[in-house]
Amino acid sequence: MSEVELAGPAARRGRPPSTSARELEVIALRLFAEHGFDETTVDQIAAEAGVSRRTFFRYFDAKSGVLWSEFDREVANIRAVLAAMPEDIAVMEAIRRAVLAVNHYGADDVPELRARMNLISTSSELAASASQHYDAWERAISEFVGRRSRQPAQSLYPLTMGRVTLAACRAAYERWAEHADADLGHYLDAALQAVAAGFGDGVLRREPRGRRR
Amino acid sequence: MSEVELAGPAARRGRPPSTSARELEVIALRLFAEHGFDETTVDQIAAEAGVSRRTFFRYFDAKSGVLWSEFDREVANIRAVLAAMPEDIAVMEAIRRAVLAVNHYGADDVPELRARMNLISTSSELAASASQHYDAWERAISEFVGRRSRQPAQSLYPLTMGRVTLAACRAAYERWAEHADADLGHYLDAALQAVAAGFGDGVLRREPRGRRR
DNA sequence: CGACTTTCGGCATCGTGTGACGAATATTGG
DNA sequence: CCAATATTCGTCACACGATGCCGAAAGTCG
Repeated sequence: MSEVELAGPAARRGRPPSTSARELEVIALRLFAEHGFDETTVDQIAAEAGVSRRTFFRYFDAKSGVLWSEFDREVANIRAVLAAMPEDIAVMEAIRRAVLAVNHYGADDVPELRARMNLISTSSELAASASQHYDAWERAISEFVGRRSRQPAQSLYPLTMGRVTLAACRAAYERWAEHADADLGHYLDAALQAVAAGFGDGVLRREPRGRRR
Repeated sequence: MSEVELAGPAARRGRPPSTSARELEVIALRLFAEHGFDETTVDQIAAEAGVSRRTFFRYFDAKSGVLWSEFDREVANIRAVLAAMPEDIAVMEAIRRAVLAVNHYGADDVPELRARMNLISTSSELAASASQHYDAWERAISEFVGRRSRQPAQSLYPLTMGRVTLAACRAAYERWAEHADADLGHYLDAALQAVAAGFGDGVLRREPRGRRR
């Protein structure tokens, strides 16, 4: 899961890797941006990295997997933040804080993140692969809610909260990705506040106004 | 979209179809239940129906599409119900009523519906294909909310409400599919009420109690 | 009958994803 | 220096989904 590359040479045995997941990720993202996701074949990505197609599938389980590695790390972070959340904070508020805490990207990461998000809506195969990774996100929330409310995570309300909070965050992500008129955290906060307010009429009036980022 | 089969013979010209979407649907559902989704090939389905694989793909655009035709019809119904909803009913309440109105299945349809739902969670490819059909559901809600709140359907709140209400309904469906201890409408109502209440602590206490159906 | 219309089958093709097996390239120990 | 071992890589083979093309099948209409 972590697989951190330490500074030391470490001198592992065996043939050294001729590429890395990160390199494949960068190459793939560039090719997807240039020619589109469906029009880019795995062979092309592998060729640019100087490896065979078979090697690509040793680094990622699917062509689409190349876009989700960072998302998966983010889910692990949310789990950790939720686990360390004080007990006296209400469930919905705890989720809101955890999501906002995790989504603090540096300015350098923003273009790549936006490129990823924009791609998802372009290809149906990509939108399809998303659900697999979203499941982990939802389960992180469901299990937290289950712990707090002392019921199984598969019960209706924990399950619903997991699904619903992810849905709200996805809406915020999408809205942010297609026009960058405000900070991502701003949209996430607005969407989650709307959920917490039960979509009352006071919330629905208008788009949240964002100071430019 | 509709393609209603009228009672009259109508005597259309050309070669008569040697099968129907419904027949393929029934055969596929049976094979999926017997051997699993991934283990069943399109060739097997086509062979049982006495047609070629090529013909199957003329009736459905994908192997998974065979499971979603009824869902797609349901989306059309929700659209119609929402369009006919009186203006003086609040947005969230209107959505709740529309969802409950559409989900009145006859007792005969229940086993097939449950079989479909259970299949979705078994195959990752199926869960993947779902997002494509869910999009139409979400858009039906988003556009309704957009009309009511006089803003584009792509704005944050209409988008969020579409995603969130679908998420709640999916949780209810899933909960219902895996143990049939209550009416489906009962779960849908409970999940949507929880959303409308903003997941307040009063809602979260316990599972909704269902009279046996 | 012949013209027309619609569905179907077979074929060929492309791309994803997976398994098997040996070759390549490194470290470790004799 | 050489063998043993470990790890990654490449090639081949294969199954399956999905799509385009074209001609054959099987009806109706005039």
